Amino acid sequence: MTSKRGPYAKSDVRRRSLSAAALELVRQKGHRNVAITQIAELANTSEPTVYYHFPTKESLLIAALQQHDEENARARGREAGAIAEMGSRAEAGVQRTNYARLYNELAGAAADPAHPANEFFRQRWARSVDVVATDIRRLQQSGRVPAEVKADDAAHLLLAAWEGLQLQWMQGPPFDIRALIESHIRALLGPDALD
Amino acid sequence: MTSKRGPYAKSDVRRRSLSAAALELVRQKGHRNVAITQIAELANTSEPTVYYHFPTKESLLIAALQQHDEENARARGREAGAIAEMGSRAEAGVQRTNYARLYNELAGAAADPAHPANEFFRQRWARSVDVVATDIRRLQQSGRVPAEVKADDAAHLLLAAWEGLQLQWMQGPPFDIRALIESHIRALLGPDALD
DNA sequence: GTCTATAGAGTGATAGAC
DNA sequence: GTCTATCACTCTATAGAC
Repeated sequence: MTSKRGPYAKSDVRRRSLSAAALELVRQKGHRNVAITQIAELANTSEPTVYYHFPTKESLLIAALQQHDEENARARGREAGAIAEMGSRAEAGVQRTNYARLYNELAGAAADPAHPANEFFRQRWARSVDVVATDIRRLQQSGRVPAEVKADDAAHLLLAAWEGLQLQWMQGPPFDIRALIESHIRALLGPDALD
Repeated sequence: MTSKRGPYAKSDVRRRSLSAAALELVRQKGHRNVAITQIAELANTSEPTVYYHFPTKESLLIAALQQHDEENARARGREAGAIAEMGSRAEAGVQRTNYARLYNELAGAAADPAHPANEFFRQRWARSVDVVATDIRRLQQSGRVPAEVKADDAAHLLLAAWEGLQLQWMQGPPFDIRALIESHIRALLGPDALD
C-alpha cells in the first residue's frame, strides 16, 4: 500500500499565481485569444507545469472566475446594500466584456451537471440568492419593502433577470441596463426599495 | 474567369436533413455525445459531406437550433397568448434538457460578437421581445394590464428572467419554475394578466 | 529515498500565409 | 493548394521538497 504524501505548500502558491495570470490575460485579451503558454510565461513557469496543476484550459479558466469572485469579496467586505448596487454593478459588469464573455460561456456549459464548472456555479448562485434575500429582509424590517413580498422568490427573480439582461446586452444592441434593472427592483419590491 | 454556379437545389435539402438529424440526436444523447459520423449516418450520407455543407460541428449545431425554432413556429402558428404560456413553456423547455444545454452553451458563447451564433441569437431575441411586447399591448387593450406598463421594458424583463431561471434551474437544485414565472408576470403586469 | 513539481520535446489538429 | 505557425494537450525524465 503506497502512502500518498499530498501536495507541497508551493503547489498552492503556484496554482494561485496561475489563476491570477489567467484572469489578468482574460481581461486583457479575451479567453479565446489567450494561449496556455502566455499564461505560463506571465506566471514565470512553463506550459507543462500548467497542465500538471490544471487538467484542461477550461479548468484553469474556472479557477480564474473563482479568483475574480474572491477579489470582489475581499474588496466589498460584508455585503449590505446588494439591492441598491445591482444596477450599477450590472452596468460595470457588462463593461468588463472579456470577463463577462468567459462567465457567460462557462455558465451556459455548466448547465450540464457533468461539466466541471457545475459545482462552482451552483454554489455561486446559492450564495447570491442568499445575499440578495437577506438584503430584502433588511429592507422589509426598515419598512422600505412591503412585508408580503416573498424575499427568496424576489431574490431569485431579480438575479435571474440580472443575469439574463447582461447576457442579452452583450449579444445585441445596447440598451440602458441600469434603468431597466432599477425599474425591475421597484416593480418587485415596491417604489421605496431604492430610496 | 470562372463562372460560379451557385448551390444546387439539393444542397438546401441536404442541409435541412442534416440539421434535422443533428437536432434529433442532440435531443436523444446531448450534443457532447454526438459525433458527426452519427449525424451523417442518420441523414444517409457521409462525414465529408457534412463538412462540405457545414464548416464546423458548432455551425451544424446552430443550424439545429434554428431547425428547432422553425418547428415550434410552425406548430404554434401566430403567437397570441405568449404571456399566458410562458410558465408552462419554461417548464417544458427545462425538461428537454439536452436541447436546453446546447442552447445555453451556445447562447453564452454567442455573447462574443465574433461568434458565428451571435447573429442568430440577436435576431431570436429581437423577435421574442417583439412577440411578448405585442401580447402585452393586446392585454392592455383588453384592459387586463394597466396602460402605464411599458410594454417593451416589461417584455425585456420577463424574457431575461425567463431565460435566467431556466439556466439556473438546470444548474442547481430544482424549484417550481412555473409558479415563479407566473408570480413574476403578475408583479410586472398586474394581477389580472394571467386570467 | 520517495513522491511532488517541473520542463524539454513532441503529438495531432487546425487556421492562416503564401 | 501546400506550407507553416500555433493551438491544446501529452510523454518522459529530472530537479527538489518532504
